Amino acid sequence: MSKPENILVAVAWPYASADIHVGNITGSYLPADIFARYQRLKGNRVLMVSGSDSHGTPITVKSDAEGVEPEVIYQRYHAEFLTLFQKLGLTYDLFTSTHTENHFKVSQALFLALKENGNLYEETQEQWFSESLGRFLPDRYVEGTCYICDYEHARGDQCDNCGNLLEANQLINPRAKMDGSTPVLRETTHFFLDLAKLQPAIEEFLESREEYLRPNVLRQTLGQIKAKGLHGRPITRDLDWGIPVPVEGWEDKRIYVWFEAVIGYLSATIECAAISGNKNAWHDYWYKPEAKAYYFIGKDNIPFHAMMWPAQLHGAGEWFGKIFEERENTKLTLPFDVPANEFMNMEDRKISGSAGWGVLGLDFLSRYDPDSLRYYLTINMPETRDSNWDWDDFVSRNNNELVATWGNLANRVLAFAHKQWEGKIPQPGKLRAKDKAILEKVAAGFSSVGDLLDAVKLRAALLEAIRIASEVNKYLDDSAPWSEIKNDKAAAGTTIFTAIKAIDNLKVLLAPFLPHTCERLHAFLGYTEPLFGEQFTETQKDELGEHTVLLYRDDQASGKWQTSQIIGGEAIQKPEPLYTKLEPSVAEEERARLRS
RNA sequence: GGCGAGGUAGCUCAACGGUAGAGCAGUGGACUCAUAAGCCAUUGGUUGUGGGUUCGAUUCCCGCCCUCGCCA
Repeated sequence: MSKPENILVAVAWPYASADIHVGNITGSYLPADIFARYQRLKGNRVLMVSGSDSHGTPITVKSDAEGVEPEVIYQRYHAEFLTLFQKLGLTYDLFTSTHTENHFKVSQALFLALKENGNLYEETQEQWFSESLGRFLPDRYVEGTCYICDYEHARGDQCDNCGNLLEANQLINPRAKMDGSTPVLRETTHFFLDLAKLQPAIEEFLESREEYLRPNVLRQTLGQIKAKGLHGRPITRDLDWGIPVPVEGWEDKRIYVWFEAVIGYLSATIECAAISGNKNAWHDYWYKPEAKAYYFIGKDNIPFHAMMWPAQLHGAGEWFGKIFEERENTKLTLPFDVPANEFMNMEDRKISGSAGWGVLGLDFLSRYDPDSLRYYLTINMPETRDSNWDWDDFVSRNNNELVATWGNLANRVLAFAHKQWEGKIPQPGKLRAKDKAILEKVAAGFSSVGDLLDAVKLRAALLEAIRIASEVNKYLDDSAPWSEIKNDKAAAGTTIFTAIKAIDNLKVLLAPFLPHTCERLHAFLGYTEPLFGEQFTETQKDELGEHTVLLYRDDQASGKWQTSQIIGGEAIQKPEPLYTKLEPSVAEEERARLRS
C-alpha cells in the first residue's frame, strides 16, 4: 500500500433550528460518511468533521417566537442530530458546534488574519433600526410593501408573492415584525471581505481544479465571476447572538454567520486534535499542501465553499498561524474537491420543512433499518441532478436489489454451508477455472469500485458492487452446489468455499455503504474483530458552557480494502437474514402519513 | 433579469458525432441452496420542443418550454 494520505472530510453544518430530513442526509452527510469509511478502509488518515451551525438567523427567530434563549433552541436540535448520526452510523471523528470557545477564538483569529493581510475594508450603509426595540433589524425581521409587485406582506429580504429578492431599505411602509412598530433607516458601519481583490486567487483556485470539479460547482462559480466579477460582502452584523467582532469599538456587533460557519471546518479539526490529546495534530490537515480536503455540501452552498471559503483561507495568508499560535510560515490548505450534490424531492414535490413535506431521519429510523435508508439514498443520490424519493421505488429497490440480489446471496450461501458442513467453511479442492474466474471478477471490484469511490461517484460505485454480487449469483446457479452435493460433495465444497470467499470480498466492497449489515455479516463469517470502530459522545466544558460532541474511535477496527484471506475449516455462525423485506402496502401507508 | 445544472424506455439512470444501453417493473422458460429470493430469454424509446451545421446529432450551434440552485 502506498503512503497514507491525510484526508479531511468536511461535511456541511446543519442549522440547529430544523429537523434533518432524508434530503439533507443524501445531500451531504451520507456521501461524506461513505467516502470517509472507504478512505479509512484504504488505510488513509481520515478526519471527518462538522457540527451544528448555531448562530443562524432562524435560530434567533425561533428563540424570539418561543421566548427562550437561542442557546436552548440550538441545544435541542444539536442533541437530536447526535442521536440521528449515531443511529445512521455517520462516523464523524468530531461533530461539534459553532457555539464553543474554540470556534470563537479560531473565527476571530481568521477574521484578524484577513484584516492584517489587508483583505477587509469598512463601509457604512443604511439599515432599518427599531427605536422601540433599540436595535437594528435583520432584513427578515422587517415586513412591508414590495416595491416590485405591491404585495403588502413582503419580507425585507424577499417577497413571497413575486419571489424577488429585495433591497430591504427600499421596502415601502416598513414594519418591525416583532412589535409592528415603524423602523427608521440608520447608518451602520460594517467590515467587508474584499472579494474583488481576492478574485484572481479564486479563479486560480477553480481553474487548477477544472479537471475534476463537478460541472455544477465549476461552471456556476466561474461563470458568475466571468460575467460580473466579485464584489465585497459584509462579514459583520448588528446582532447580539453570535461571535463578537475582535476589534475595539465593535463590541455591539457580531461576525456574520456565513463568514463564521465555514470556519467550523478549521476549528473543528483543531478541537478534535485537542480532544485526542495531540493538540498539533490538525497541522497535518491544514498546513500541508498535499493534504486533501473534500467538502460535502448541497448545491445551495456552492458559492460559499467554492468561492468565499477559498477566499477566506487564501486571504488570511500566513497571518492565521501568527495570530492563532505565533507560528511563522504557515498557509492554510485550500479545498481539494467540493463534491456538491443537487437536491432530492419527495414524491415529486420539493421537500419543505415548513410545509411538513418530507421524511425526517429519526422518524424513518423508528420504523426501518439504517442500511435500508443508506442503500436507497445512495442508489438514488442526486449527484448530477435533482432526484426523487418515491415510496414505491423505495420498497421495490429494497426488496429487489438489497434483499434479493445481495442479502439473499449472503444468506443462501452461508445457510447452505452451515447446514452441510457442520457450521464450518468447507475445505476447497483445487480451484477450477470457473472458481478462479469468479474470484478474479470479484477481486477486480477493489479497483473498479475503489476508483469510483475515489472520484466521489458513489452511486455508480454502489451499482458496480451490486453488479458484482449479481455475478456471484450467476456463478452459483451455474455451479449449482445443491446438485453437485448429491454425488460429489468435494466439488460442492469447492463451490461453496469460493462463494464464501466472494461474499467475504463483497462485504468489504459494500461496507462503506452498508456498514451495519456488513458488520453483522463479518461476524457471521467468524471474524471476532469488528470491521469498523465505534461512535460515542462526550461533554466538553469551556467558557461558554457545555457542549456535547460526537466522536469516533477506531483503534479496534480491522477492516481493510483488500481481498479476502479466508480459509477452509474455520467456524462460521448460523446466518440470519441481513435485511427486512417490506410489504408493498408500506408505500401507501407512508404516502398517507406524508399527507397527514 | 444575470450565472449555472438538468429535461433519454413505466421508474431510476448510462452513453455525449457513427444503427440509443443498464438495473428494476412487465412477459415467457428451466431450477430449488436461499427472505417464492436467484438464473436464462424477451417486450418496450421518432432521446422536452422548433430550427440550423453535418454524409450522419441524444451528442455541436441558435430560439422556445419545463424543473431546480445561486446571485441581483
